[in-house]
Amino acid sequence: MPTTEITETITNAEWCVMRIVWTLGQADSHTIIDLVSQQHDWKAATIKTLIGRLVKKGALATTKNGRQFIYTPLIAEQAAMDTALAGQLDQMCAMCRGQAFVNAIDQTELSQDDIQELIQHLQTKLTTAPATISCDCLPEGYEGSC
Amino acid sequence: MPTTEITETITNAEWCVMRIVWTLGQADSHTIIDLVSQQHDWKAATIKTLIGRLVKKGALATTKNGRQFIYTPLIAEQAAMDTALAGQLDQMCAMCRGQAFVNAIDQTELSQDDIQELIQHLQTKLTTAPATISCDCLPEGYEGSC
DNA sequence: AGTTTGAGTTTACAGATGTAAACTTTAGTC
DNA sequence: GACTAAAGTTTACATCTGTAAACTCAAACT
Repeated sequence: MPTTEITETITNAEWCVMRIVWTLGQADSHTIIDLVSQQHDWKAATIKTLIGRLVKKGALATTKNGRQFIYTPLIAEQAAMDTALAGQLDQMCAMCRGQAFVNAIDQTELSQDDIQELIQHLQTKLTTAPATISCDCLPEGYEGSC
Repeated sequence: MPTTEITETITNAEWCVMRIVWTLGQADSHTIIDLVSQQHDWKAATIKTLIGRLVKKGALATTKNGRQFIYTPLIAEQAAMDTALAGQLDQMCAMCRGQAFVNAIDQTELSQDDIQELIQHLQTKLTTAPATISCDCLPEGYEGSC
């Protein structure tokens, strides 16, 4: 299971490549190019560039196999998702995050199990939750609320 | 209440400026520069650039007031947050989004009211939720799962 | 009225990102 | 062993971002 930390961020275009490799577990470039180009109108050269950047960033490992490489993920998909989501949330007013979750969840298809797990976690979280969260958009010492 | 749609995205640095204006409701550049530079080690010139870009993008409106402008948001904060979050989620495997929510919620401070509203929504959502969500990382016709 | 000063505008520039062609190398093929 | 074709590498280039200096212009002060 990949657990390596990565400092550099994975860009939107790179995510598309990573998702293929994450899903397949491993893949050669031919497979990646084949699958990605069915989802996006990108030339093979473009996808090669993305693969190259992901290797350089330490997101994909290579294993030589004859004349080509097998690529495998060096970072875990869930960890990458969590980091990306957390980064997005950090950007936003702490006070408004709850509503953002409500709206995001409303717009997202979730399985029964996912929903039950979420309810579970929320019920636990409720026992220690503060009554209110303050807006943190202004510098220390200023009071504000969105 | 600002409701304008915006096509261009607001960048990370621009978010910092928007949050000030959203929170204050309106502000002149002096105030924005003052507050933002208490949060980030940016020169006034940098913040001016960000303000200018936000005006050009249609995220901030200007009202002349003597020798300066009053800036007001043209887009709603919650809408911007929802769009940003949705964009991030769209990038991620549909099958894994539930777990991403679980982890994000675990890491986020939420108020009792927020949590209760989330539970409420989730309980409603549960009544129509599918048993499972499929991985959508591969092109049509391929089956995969992360 | 002339000068100062601060608000806003223009220009700058490096690095990241999306997009891709051109080139090099080498494993297979004949 | 020479050739070919595909894999990977280099180079390219426009746009976006982060970061900021320089410049312009008019409001406010003297």
